[in-house]
Amino acid sequence: MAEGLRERKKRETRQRISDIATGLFLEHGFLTVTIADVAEAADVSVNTVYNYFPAKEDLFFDRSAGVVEQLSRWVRGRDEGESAARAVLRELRAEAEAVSPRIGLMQGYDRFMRVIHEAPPLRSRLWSLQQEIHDHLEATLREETGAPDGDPLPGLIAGQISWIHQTVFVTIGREMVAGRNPDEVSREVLVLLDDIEELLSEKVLNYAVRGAQ
Amino acid sequence: MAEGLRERKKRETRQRISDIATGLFLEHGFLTVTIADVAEAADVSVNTVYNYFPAKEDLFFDRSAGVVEQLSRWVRGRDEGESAARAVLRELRAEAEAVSPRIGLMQGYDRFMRVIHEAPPLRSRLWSLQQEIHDHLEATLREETGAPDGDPLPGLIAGQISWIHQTVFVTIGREMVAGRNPDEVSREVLVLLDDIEELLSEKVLNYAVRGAQ
DNA sequence: CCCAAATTTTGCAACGACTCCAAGTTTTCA
DNA sequence: TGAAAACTTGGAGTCGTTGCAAAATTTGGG
Repeated sequence: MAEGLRERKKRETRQRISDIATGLFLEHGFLTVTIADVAEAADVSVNTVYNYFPAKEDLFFDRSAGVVEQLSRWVRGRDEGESAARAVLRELRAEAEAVSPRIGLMQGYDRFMRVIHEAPPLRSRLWSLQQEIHDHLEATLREETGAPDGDPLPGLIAGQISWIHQTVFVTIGREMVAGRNPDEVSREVLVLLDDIEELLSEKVLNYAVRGAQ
Repeated sequence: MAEGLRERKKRETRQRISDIATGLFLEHGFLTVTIADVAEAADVSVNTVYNYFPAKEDLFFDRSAGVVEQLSRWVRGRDEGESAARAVLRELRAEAEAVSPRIGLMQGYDRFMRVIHEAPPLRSRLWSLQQEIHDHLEATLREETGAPDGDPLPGLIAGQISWIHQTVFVTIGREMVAGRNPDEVSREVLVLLDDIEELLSEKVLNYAVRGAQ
């Protein structure tokens, strides 16, 4: 059962369009490649591309599913006695130590970042993504702490934690574009995380401790 | 002598286009008003509009000159013995207490914010502005502290200070859109600034103290 | 006052993202 | 097998934006 022919074809077509588009973008840049180019290369009509992807940017960011909920997941998964911020720091350190491609520590990520850098619509999309991450995290913190409705703290803490996340990603992007290799950047990010932790107040580092209260 | 006929006309034309555009946007929304509408209302050709404004968003944000350097100015103007962050907090408190239109504490600001809220290109522009503010501030902090090139601290502190600024503006925007009046929001912002200050570490609050070292 | 140079305004054509709609084509399922 | 449902396509159109060459306007000098 599971899926019929129609659904499989849809999935395959969508994937093919996305793959081909990403390839073209990485090779020639986001702005120079037109939707018509993508459609032709994928052997579908322009309208079919729009059928699967609401906007050109979605062709590029198709792979970034689940990234919006990432911070919230980390916070929800914090250990007993661990705060929200410390959980995020721990997870980021783990990703950095593992030289994880999930945070961009991989060969070729510089190409990816360069494409984004020179295309304003893609940068916009990233900002929009960060906004979503922040809002999602704020909602999660509200749930986890049961803070009353007018309480500004969940929003402020979400701001601080999003800032950590954002700073790490911007740094990785910058260093990878600068031509450093993943292992170097990994070590650098670990140092950065220490610097960041030292800059945070105890109030931030001890917010939403699991088991407290 | 100053300016001839030509220069005056240019200034006037530019201003007229900007005013008319802003009026139309406030009344009908950014997306529904076309450049052609603006051109017609201002009695010039579409090309003339593009002659003065590189993009449609520039018609809306024309009034926001000097906003990019604002934080840097505040930091450069900090008192003897005062840190960068404390100077910004002080200036923001002063603006809030004065119920200053410069931070949106005025009748009609809700209309303005609503137009931005429902137009993705305008929100993008705001993010782009924030980025500029951050980068400008980071450069200023580097200059003011004489930090060595590889030092990540100016960037991190700039991130924290930009976050303060951003949080205050987002809050004002949200509350004004919610229909609160400027005086109410003013008081609320003063409370918010206290909350924010309590969340910042001593390291942030004591960075770039004038006169120290 | 008049003319040539510099500058601004304008019209026109074109490109690309995106939308809407109606007419095919394919897949499903009874 | 045959009609309904879902997907694809072509075509026309809107809007932001750019490029170019032809007016129209302003300036400065004679």
